[in-house]
Amino acid sequence: MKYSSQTRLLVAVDCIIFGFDGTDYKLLLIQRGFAPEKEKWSLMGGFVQPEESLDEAAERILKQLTGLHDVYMEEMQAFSQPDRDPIERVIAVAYVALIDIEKYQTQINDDFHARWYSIKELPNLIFDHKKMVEIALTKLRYKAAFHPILFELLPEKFTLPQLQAMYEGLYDTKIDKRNFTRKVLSTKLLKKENDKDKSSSKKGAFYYSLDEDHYKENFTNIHNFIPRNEIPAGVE
Amino acid sequence: MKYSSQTRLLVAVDCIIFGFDGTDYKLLLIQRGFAPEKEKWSLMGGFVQPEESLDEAAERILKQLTGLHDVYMEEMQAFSQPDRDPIERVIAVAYVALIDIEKYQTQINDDFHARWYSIKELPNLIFDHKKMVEIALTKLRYKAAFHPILFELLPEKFTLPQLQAMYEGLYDTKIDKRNFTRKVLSTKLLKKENDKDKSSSKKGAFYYSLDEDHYKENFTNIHNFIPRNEIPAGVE
DNA sequence: AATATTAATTGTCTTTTTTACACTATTAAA
DNA sequence: TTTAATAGTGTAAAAAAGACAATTAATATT
Repeated sequence: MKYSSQTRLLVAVDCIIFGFDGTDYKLLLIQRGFAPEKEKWSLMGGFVQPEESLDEAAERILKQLTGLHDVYMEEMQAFSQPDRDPIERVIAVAYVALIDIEKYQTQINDDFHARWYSIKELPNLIFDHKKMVEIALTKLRYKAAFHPILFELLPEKFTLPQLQAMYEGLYDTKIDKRNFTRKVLSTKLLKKENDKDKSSSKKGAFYYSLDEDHYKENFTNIHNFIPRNEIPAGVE
Repeated sequence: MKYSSQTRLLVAVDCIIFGFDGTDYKLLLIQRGFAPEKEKWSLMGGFVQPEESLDEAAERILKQLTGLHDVYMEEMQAFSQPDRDPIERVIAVAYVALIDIEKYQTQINDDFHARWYSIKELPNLIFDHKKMVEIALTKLRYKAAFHPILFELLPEKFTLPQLQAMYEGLYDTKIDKRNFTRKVLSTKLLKKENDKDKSSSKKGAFYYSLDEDHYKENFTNIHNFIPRNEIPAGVE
């Protein structure tokens, strides 16, 4: 017994993979090796297979490109304009992933001609991928204002100046150091380490790391990482 | 030229339609007239047609059931476990709609044996529809804490006590009248009308209505409708 | 050895926002 | 006119957020 009278459609997953290099937000793009739009830049995507869920498809695709699993990733939105792919109708479900750029394993992705692009200097992207990225950034700004997700972009140990630069980069604003530090430490999400990062100053900045237990318990709580007047309008 | 080697899948849209009757939150459900699960209760759904987007499919389906269009509705999440429908694999994209229960046009839906159920007394639902509703409620609680979406559940003119009851119902809590009134009026989203609703008290409560211009402009802004300690954890 | 340089670290006061809390006003019904 | 039932309103205390700049630590330079 089947729903025999109904039309079946191609369903794909596209991964919007963000990284942060200490200064800029980056997007991991691939150069398509196949038509249509061969050699144009694109998000990494793939068709959903008969026996896998969308989440599984997204994980498979992220693994293919980056070698990484257990990465922060969530469903963002479906893109379903019938003509969005000129070859044939494909419904794409966009996923957003945040990864520590240093964990990215370049050897695995060589097949895909992948490259990190600064989000300020994106190349032209195929289909509606530009729109996907814009929406992803808007949603990221919104969510990161209240939830500690940006930590996923940093290595295990990071300094407060690095953390602040990451927030300042996303919202393109300057935040007062003292107020920022107070807010962040008041969340109790961070543990101070004993060593310092001396790569960017003579004095050196103490490393911090996530207090994993506290982090998981409080992840869904509402925090307030950026000043009120920088909080972006929501999406939709 | 087609993506000929790929498997195509059925894609459906399911509508989670919320209403509020002054006391309780309601969900509009239909009694399925066809197998599988004939006569069981279900969300209203339908397959995505070849020439329509998911948004269009959701609107079509909502219109079929309720006679309403131009309704607040947004994509929530995809449900894609391969075995979620026992007949055949179907990827469902869940949409959440908020409607003024009084606008619901009963004559149109008679085909579907539709009924409003209090969310406190839901019947068993088919497939994973129960899960969809739970997630929808969690997300609604989260979003409504910061954005003025619940107004979509009320008629054009409503009173402050009605409004407060609606918030108290969603978060299952009591809110101080004075603080609630101050917060709500400080958003500038409301216009005070000159007449009163006397149906629930002798004194009567003044009607208010949305200041449409202000509402649209400020819709995506962050507001704060409920006390801090009632703000729910986010979803995910 | 002293000094210069560079970025990290730290505290206080003011303003704004939120919360806690209880009496008066209005009108229909008895 | 009394009663009953819900609507409407203000203030003070607490908490959170914002504005603001001097000191510290370590290295590099002279």
